[in-house]
Amino acid sequence: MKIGELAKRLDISTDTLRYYEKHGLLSFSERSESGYRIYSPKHEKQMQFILRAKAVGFSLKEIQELLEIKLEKQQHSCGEVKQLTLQKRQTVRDKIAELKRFEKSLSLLADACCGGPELATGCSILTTLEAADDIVI
Amino acid sequence: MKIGELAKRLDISTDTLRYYEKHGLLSFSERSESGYRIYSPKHEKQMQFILRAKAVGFSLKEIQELLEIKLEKQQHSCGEVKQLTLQKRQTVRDKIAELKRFEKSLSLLADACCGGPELATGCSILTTLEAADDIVI
DNA sequence: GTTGACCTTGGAGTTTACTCAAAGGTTTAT
DNA sequence: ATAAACCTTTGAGTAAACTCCAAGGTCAAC
Ligand SMILES: [Zn+2]
Ligand SMILES: [Zn+2]
Ligand SMILES: [Zn+2]
Ligand SMILES: [Zn+2]
Repeated sequence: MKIGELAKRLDISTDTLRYYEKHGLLSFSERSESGYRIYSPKHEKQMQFILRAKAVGFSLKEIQELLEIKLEKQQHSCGEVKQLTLQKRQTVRDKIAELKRFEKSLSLLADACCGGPELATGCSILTTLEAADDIVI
Repeated sequence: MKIGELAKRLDISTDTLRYYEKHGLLSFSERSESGYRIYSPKHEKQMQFILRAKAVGFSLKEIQELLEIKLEKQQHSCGEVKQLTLQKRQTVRDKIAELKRFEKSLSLLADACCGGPELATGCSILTTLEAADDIVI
């Protein structure tokens, strides 16, 4: 399987596949006589692992750690894997909390504004951002 | 007021102040004979607007739009301001939704893993990422 | 045998919001 | 008068994950 076919099967770009290889996520493939990358089903499996890990929120750097553990399972414990997962969940939760604060502030701002065709001179959103220490945050 | 004092009052760096000026967020200040930036209370007010807008989640680019409206309030309507706010809230909500999907997937993965000192050969997190089409997402 | 689709590499560009460094000029305090 | 603390500019670097481009080599079809 050449790179174009694998990319199509995974619904990603060939650039992405080369990028992952360059950054140590996808192990090197064989090359044809003319230098083309030739992929095996193992490569496709590995890519599916990567894409699933991405789908649950892991960054490429974190996926690298998971792959290292996966490749030498004998040297690592369940506890390590779970810790990576829990750490990730915590950063996700922190981001959610921050975004929820944003959402709340934006809702307060929007609710206080009539949103009509009046001139923005008296817009409560602008005046709040100019001066309020109470509503915001 | 020179840049160092304003930075200290706002609890940001002088680099940030110069960066905002360069990117059109903070209007140009007067200069002393020797070329130092001299800021007035108006500049401090404008920075407070910017920092409040940042605190509710607006990006610098979005803050630029808000500032444009603010500077020519006569040419703009409440509706425009509210629309910017509602648009921003929607992107925030979309991000929250994505992160919540991540959180849920990560919780499912973590809950299924014993997290003990056993070898990672049978770790359910790894096997799920290798093959599952059911739990994940 | 030549078009067109595919592959290669290296390197640059994108986005966001800074942050740091170098090399130098100015002000203030002692 | 000199050291410390400030200020200036330009330009480069950071993170994250690609994406695009140029210049060229290869392969399959008609
Ligand atoms: Zn209104
Ligand atoms: Zn309004
Ligand atoms: Zn276990
Ligand atoms: Zn486990």
